[in-house]
Amino acid sequence: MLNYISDELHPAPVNLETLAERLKVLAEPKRLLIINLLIDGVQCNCELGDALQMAPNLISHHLSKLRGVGLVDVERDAIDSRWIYYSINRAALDELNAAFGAFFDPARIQPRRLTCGPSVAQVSDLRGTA
Amino acid sequence: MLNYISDELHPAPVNLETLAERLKVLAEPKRLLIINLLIDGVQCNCELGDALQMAPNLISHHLSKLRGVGLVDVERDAIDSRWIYYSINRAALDELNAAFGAFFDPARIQPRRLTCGPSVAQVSDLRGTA
DNA sequence: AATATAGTTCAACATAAGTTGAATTATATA
DNA sequence: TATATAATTCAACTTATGTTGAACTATATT
Repeated sequence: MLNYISDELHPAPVNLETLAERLKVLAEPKRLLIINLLIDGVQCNCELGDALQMAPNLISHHLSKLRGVGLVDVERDAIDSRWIYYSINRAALDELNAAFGAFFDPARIQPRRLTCGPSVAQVSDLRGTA
Repeated sequence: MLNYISDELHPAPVNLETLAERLKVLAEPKRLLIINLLIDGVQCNCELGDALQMAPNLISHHLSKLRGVGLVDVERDAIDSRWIYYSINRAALDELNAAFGAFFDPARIQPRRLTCGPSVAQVSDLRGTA
């Protein structure tokens, strides 16, 4: 097994397994569509079903995935607890943006390191390096 | 089929299918590890193999996926074209950050819209709305 | 010209995940 | 108490994808 967390030579600013797990949940068109609706204030499950035109169990499945990474919260209706409202967890969204931005930050890009290959061999020859 | 691109009632700031496709490529621990090395200047394929301890065909497979979304460029060695150098496409990385930030922007979060459910019915009753 | 090397492509496999329909749970209403 | 409703859970299916080993391509070296 590879150690994704701490590559001593090239440490990552975030845990790559955790980031991959979260991105995997987000990497689904219908889940992005659900997120878009939740962000837009469409949080009643009945209206989600209307807007998405998807089977209720499928919506439930995708919402479960989103809840699994903490991005979505659930709340039952105060009058009739059969109804459920979903909402975006603001803190989780902030953290997601922070992690994504930290890892994919363009400022992190370093120039090419030449430690092997023919170019290095040639330079070594010129310098007389072993 | 659902129309992910333009939901007239709740338009998304980016194309959700395109975003999902890109996130899908990123949502893989080993590919994140490869990206991390490329960002850190480790671009010679020989050194990638050493650092990742993965089979060369598997590295090639993952790099192919990353190239597919334009995030990684390829360049052959000037002296010995058998060697290949991979690098992060800065413009693609910028665009990725822009798209991600636009869609997952916390400032987009709207308050709950109540257009259905028991709470709405109660309010309608109090107001005498049909 | 023959051999070695860097890297990719191909085919087969195993696993994971989205989709579907039926069954189940929990709450509210008649 | 029995029925209806909102939502979830379950099981089966299909598809997609990471992994592996072998075959292949292209370039460089002897």
